[in-house]
Amino acid sequence: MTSNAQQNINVWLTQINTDFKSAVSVDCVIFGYDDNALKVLVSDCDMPPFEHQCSLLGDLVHSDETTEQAASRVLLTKTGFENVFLEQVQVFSGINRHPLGRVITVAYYSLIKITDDHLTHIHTHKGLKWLEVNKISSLAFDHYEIMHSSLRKMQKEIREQPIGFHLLPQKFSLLQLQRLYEVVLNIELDKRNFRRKLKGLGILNDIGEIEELVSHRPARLYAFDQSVYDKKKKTGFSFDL
Amino acid sequence: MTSNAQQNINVWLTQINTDFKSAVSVDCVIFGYDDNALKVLVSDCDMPPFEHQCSLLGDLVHSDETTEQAASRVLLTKTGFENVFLEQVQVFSGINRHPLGRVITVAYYSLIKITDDHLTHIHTHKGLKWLEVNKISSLAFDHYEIMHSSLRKMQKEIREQPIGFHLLPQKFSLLQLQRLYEVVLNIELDKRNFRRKLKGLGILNDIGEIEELVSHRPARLYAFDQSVYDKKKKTGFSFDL
DNA sequence: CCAAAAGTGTTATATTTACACCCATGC
DNA sequence: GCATGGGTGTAAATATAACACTTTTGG
Repeated sequence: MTSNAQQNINVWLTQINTDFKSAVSVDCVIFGYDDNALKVLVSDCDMPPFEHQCSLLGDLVHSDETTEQAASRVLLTKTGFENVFLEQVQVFSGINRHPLGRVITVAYYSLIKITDDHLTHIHTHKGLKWLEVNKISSLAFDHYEIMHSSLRKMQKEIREQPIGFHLLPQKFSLLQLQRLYEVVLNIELDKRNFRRKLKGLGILNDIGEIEELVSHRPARLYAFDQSVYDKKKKTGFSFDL
Repeated sequence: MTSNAQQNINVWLTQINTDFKSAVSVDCVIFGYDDNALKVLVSDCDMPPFEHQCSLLGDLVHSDETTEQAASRVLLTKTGFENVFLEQVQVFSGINRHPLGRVITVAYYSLIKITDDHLTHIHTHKGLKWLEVNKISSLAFDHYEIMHSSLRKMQKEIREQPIGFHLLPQKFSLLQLQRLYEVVLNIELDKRNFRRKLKGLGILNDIGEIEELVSHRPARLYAFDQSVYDKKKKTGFSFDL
């Protein structure tokens, strides 16, 4: 090694360990679908000057974990969910985005089956609540911007990959699926065209069951078949709604 | 404010300022197109154990700049380029990705007109060089992975947005444009269909000039019209190759 | 028998693909 | 005159969009 190279390394070492450090956090935009509406899980914020607003769920990244692991940890510890769909959105690094000092944050979004599990009741007493996405007008910090960017990214990806199923129960009717896309994308879809298209993709299993407790003709129930999708994808097939 | 809230804030303050800090860097995947090949600008690496490899251009993020500003600064100071197309890719946060300590990095990719300016000669003596993307088999640190993820993202975005023009001179022939897409996407395109489609989009201006110094019938030259594209985009038009 | 959603086909239109020859220029 | 890329149109296949009625169930 040249002494010049050694010098460079010393500069780096100094910088890495002192001058140029920053706090790094993750913020999770947790989407859920319920009651024909797209919702985001938020918590009451107790940090001035945002005491009366809600914030996304997040935490600082620890030294022994990746940002993805940090996001998974936030999800697990604050909501009890494990192995949920999680996707990196982007970094937000505005210099004054956090009132307590410089915090660079990495945004993730995840898709949750609200109705599953216990989420709804268990966590309301921790200051957590589901807000309808299109009724949110502001959030603490730059979290509105983060939420909005995440929404945009999710809207794009839900058309290109079969991830919408994460928002539905395992068994669902075709109308439920259609309504999901209509609500998330804020569009209207033609019933017959939608059904033809989805059935044509060949990634739904008719599980031979029907709706129960409905006061009209019960619909057939389907389930998304991940393994068939994985196989098809390898052969150049692409989901595209 | 409750004392509980105050306590939380104190914990945060401590964590932000001490325990949970990390060095944050940016790494730039600078794509250029020349000689019918897609290239990436890299520099010789002098840091063990990567002394004989090349690395992407990057630097630590300063306390008074966003990651985007840091990426722009890297581009300007190391290559002399200003106002180039720059797009965030994603964060790479593997715990041991850097030999000198924990460094979380934000990857950006940019698209450069190689032939423009002086880049080719001016910067070769700084240890910079253009490598053909598909001849690269390894890079220092996790830079190969970063380059590869950036390439994938760029390949996707070049089909969805009119950004390929950043890789070409201001004036170009339709064949040049076609070859660009063929090389970048690693596909073959039909000449007539390609021309019909591109002309049909209405975002190219025939500038009334023709190629010079070619030993065959000279091609018409076109220029991308950003302002027409911006107008069309507002009315729901979408570029899609 | 009424309300509510389930389920089903056809036609028109737009988009995509495949494909082959003559033209203009420099040497 | 020949080599090189420039430039052009049509037909078939595929994908998308628009649209209305009958069926089944619970109450």
